[in-house]
Amino acid sequence: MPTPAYNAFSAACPTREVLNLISGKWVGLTLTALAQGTQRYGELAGRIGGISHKMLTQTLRMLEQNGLVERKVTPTIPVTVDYSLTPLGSTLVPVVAAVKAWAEANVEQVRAAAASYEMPLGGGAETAALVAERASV
Amino acid sequence: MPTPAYNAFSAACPTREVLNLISGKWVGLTLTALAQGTQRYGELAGRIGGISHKMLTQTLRMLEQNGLVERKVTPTIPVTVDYSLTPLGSTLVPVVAAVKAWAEANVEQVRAAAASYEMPLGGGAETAALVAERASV
DNA sequence: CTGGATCCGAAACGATACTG
DNA sequence: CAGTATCGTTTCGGATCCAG
Repeated sequence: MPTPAYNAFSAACPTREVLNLISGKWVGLTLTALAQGTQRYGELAGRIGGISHKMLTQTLRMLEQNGLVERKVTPTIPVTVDYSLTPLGSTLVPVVAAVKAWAEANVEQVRAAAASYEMPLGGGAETAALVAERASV
Repeated sequence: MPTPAYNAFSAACPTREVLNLISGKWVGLTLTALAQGTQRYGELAGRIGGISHKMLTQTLRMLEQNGLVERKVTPTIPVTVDYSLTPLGSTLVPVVAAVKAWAEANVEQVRAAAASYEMPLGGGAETAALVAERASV
């Protein structure tokens, strides 16, 4: 079959899993960081500000399992681990880099829009950014 | 200052908020659906398979607050609500569409990689897709 | 150095029921 | 038709401690 005709709008489509996979909070930054070339665990941790130990490991493992990242262990003492992009992972980099670039380029417009958002009722003392899901309080 | 020099790798950078915003589970599909043109609430709900009532509303509200989507209410009986992309939102569409397209194009490769993932130890009876976060059991 | 294991709070998500 | 409200479940994400 030449055209698989996957359609992400279908709830049952396996594309959904892939979509959820790459929309993880740290996936984009991790892949973008790896686009700079093979790096050690510690280098990645330093480059991606604010990522916790756990999430970096978890994200890398997940990407490895799905064929986007390669993990190479060198049994030195202490052990050395290098991470690099697979060919498949490399094809995703431009995409996530575009997302990152869009975010950086449009931060101010988004913030301006959020700040000037007209509250439905009541005082406008709160910033729109906080309104999204504060109903639980 | 001409170049704001936002850098998403910095933990304190406001780009992070925008990044988290557009990496929501339903944001990409919602924006892609809206790229087809102005649509009613019900149309969107039908087009985006598997989305719950709550999440569609929540996603649309969030996008509206951040200036990506416009919401127009016509006080007919019953009420009519039309959603459309703002100019800012339109600039994001190609980006999220690329993500969706990548996912659809590479589902099989990702699944193949996940299926052939070598388990660190123990039997290989389980599929890799389940290994990611089963530690809590 | 690299990361596994565990605990725990905070969100995101989803199903259902109710409303104008 | 287009939501809102509520509840329960799942997942996320960080801190800490431990280990090869």
